[in-house]
Amino acid sequence: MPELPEVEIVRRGLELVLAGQLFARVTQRRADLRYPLPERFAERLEGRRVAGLERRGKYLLARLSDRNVLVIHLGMTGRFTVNEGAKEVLDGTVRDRGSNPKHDHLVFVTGSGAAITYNDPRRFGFMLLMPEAEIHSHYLTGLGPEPLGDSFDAAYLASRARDRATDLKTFLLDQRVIAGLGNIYVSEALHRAGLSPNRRAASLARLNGKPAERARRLVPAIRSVLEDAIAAGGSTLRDYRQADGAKGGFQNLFSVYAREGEPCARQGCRGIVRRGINGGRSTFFCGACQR
DNA sequence: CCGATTACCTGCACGC
DNA sequence: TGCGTGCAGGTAATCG
Repeated sequence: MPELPEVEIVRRGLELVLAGQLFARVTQRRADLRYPLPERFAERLEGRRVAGLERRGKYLLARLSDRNVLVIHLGMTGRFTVNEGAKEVLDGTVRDRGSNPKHDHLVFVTGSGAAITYNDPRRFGFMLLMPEAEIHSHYLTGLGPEPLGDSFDAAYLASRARDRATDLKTFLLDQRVIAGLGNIYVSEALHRAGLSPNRRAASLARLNGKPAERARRLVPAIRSVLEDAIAAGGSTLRDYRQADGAKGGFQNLFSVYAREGEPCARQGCRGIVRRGINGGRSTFFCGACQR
């Protein structure tokens, strides 16, 4: 599911019910997601307060009152839903969130009685619990800059791309280069920038001798796509939901993603959206206006 | 180091 | 109806 915009929407939704709250009760229904859940997971959360919810790339970070951090990654199908009535959730009498209850792996009950359920059919998501100091000093250190932050700019992109032989799309999916882009938003950003997913990443570095000319186009394209997607509540293909169960709206605003065969949305372009493969994953692009 | 491929896991859409 | 195939927002291990 979830790329940066979806994770950000989830963060905002969880913040409303979790910030400042106690983990009163944590129920764990299986031992592992993608990785084994932390040892004594529930007992290390219960009684701790959530000091704040942050996002780094596609990671959610819940800072706890005991200076540990709950690190959460939603994988492809991880989903949090919030219910006000904890008892009904634990009883299993609350349903109808549009997800299969057999994949409800964790339930977090807060001090004020809200229940937050983590559901993840494919279990590509994971959760870690580690001291605050460790996440910044080594766990997340390999991640690239936040695309909506100040340190992400054309000069940075161009310098990272300079010696890369891989194609532009695969390059942008690399979380060490930029944190938070995934398959949808790379396709959309490349379309906005008018750049082909198949050109070599290194070609960002210069154009006609001018440094970073293409990178200069790409940066605002990436930023605007992410901002628009956040404003629309993220993109729902199938699994993704906001914390209140609502679908996102950005899938209705896709220019190329999942629109193979449709006319290019760019004003004045007569191209047809095509599907290609980069790094083994589907890419959607217009061969006419993306060069 | 780099780049390409495969694995991980379940659900769903599709063709037969 | 059922069965096989391929594909799906993710990362990470492995192999050249």
